[in-house]
Amino acid sequence: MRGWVSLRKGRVARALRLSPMDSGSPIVTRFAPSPTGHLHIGGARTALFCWAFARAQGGRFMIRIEDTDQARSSDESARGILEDLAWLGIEWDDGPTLEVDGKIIGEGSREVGPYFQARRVALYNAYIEDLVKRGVAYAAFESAAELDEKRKIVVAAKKTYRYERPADVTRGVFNSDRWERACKGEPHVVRLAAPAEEIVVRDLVLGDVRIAPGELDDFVIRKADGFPTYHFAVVVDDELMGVTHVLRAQEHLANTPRHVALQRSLERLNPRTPFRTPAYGHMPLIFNMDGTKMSKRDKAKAARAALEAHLKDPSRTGEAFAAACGVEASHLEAFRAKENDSVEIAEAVARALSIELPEIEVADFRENGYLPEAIINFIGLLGWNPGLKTPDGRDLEHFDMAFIATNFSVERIGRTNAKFDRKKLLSFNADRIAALSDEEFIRRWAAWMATRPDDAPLARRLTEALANGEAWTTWLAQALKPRSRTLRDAGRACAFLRRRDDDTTFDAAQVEKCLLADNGAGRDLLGAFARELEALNDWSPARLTAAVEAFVQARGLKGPGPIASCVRVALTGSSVSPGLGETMGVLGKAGTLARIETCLRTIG
RNA sequence: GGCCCCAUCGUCUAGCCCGGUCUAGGACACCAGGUUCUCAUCCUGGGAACAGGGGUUCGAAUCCCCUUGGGGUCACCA
Repeated sequence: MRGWVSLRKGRVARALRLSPMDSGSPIVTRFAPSPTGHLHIGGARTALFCWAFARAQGGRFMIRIEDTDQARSSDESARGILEDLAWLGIEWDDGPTLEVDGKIIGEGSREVGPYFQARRVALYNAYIEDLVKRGVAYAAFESAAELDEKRKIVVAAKKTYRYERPADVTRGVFNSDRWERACKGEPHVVRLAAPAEEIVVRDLVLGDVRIAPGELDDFVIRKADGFPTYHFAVVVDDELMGVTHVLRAQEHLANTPRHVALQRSLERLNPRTPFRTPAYGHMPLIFNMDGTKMSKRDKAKAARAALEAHLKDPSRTGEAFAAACGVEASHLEAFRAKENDSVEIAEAVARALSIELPEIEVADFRENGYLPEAIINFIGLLGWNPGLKTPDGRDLEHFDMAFIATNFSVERIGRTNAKFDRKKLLSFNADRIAALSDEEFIRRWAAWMATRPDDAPLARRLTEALANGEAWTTWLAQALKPRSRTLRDAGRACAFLRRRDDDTTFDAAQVEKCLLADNGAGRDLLGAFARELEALNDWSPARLTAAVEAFVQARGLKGPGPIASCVRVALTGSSVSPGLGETMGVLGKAGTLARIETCLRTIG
């Protein structure tokens, strides 16, 4: 008894169960996205864990594109997903090839492709036919609408709807009448004649999950359009592609009995061998902080809320706003009425209102200036934990992909759903930025800016300066790193860099307070300081900071505050900037003096 | 509603499998101090959790049961 209990729940027992299939051959995991949009952050975690498990076990990691939904799948989406994975550093051994920076990912394929399911339809059909001929599947002719109707009635009566097997169908007996009708072109689907037995899913994370006989109904395995359903394609492909371990989100747990039932019903064609059941591991789900599902609809929701608040002002109209953000008025109306959750409209609204939409997909995080290693580290901690301590006794929670690749273990996957805490991600990102070398920081920041039209000029300037070994890039990096939780923040922290030396706009309150008050004491100080600077030739932050201190000393000021704020407003027009030494260093001697000159002239 | 899964600070979690070392540890967030030319960074400190109830046991966060709560799933989507 006790032994059984520990077998069910214990981590040791779970570990023992790791290789139920060919224990000698290397394991194979796969990530199988459907190309209907961008890579979701949750999908990224699934991919990471599958990748890590394969790496830790010395196995192979495969990508398969599940594009059996003709209406929603697209090649652009598939490509985007592969690019996002590559950007994160999750590289696959088998799967579609992708060229990134001259490097080809997925090339060392085992040749179990094609890796796009839409190209495997003939294969699925062969298995469908075999199933039908063996009486394990059958053609069904009810229309979707007809079934929908029935389902509605049953659900309204608070009963569980199950498809009822037609009276003329018996599992194990080939129904040739139905098959002939189907072959003659009558619209139909193919359903599995589900076995009436208990199904036990041995889950690596959750333990055994038992499903009573009769819980499974005769689900569809081939749709009317001739494409297999997800369930069918997954099972056939996992077998044919040699997948040994399936790690996926817990939302699939309830599907697993179907997959097991399918595996028991299918046989490989020639030579005929039974399908195997891979080891399953279902991972906890990721939610928003408020407990709702993380979904691209969140973007529409956020945009809509901001839009409604904006339009509360009676002087503003939806039509005018639509024109302002370049969206057709009728489309915007539909969006407001929640008739659609268009991401495009949400983004247009966000731009017009200059609000930020929640990041949901990997691409969102990338655009907002997150580093892939920060994302990897953070999602690696969602539902998994290495369980190690740092030398000073803290939990080890900062690690990279190499660490995950060697330390990942399925026993340490948690069972509890997690909430996605953006604040903590931000903190991780800040840590990563701070840890970058000065040169690496500039390089990556410039690369990020290069893709953004407004930032591209600065990106070019930085890249050039870096190549020329100009010291100010180092000073800039040092000034910006502690002020940047994201790469986007870096641009905000150095707004003064884009300012022209002859720009005459200065924060009025600041000018009054620092420069003009007390009969222009600050202004006089600033002029005097500028004359000191003119004599200075070593224009490094350290030397400049020393110059400020010397000036304070010489003048007998009680601290650097007064002169610093004068210089700051002259250089940046504002009351906020990085340290003065760094700011002046980055601006250069000519720029610094020119700006002070402009300021003095402007305020008179 | 049926079936299934889950349950430690606000959040991510360590501890649970092999009960005592747990007056439950860390991180993020928050609060309070400190360093500082502004803004940040940084440093120090603080509050903050075993959902509830029954068992088992000398002893339970750890094992069992129930309740409650949360979640997933019930498509010709994946």
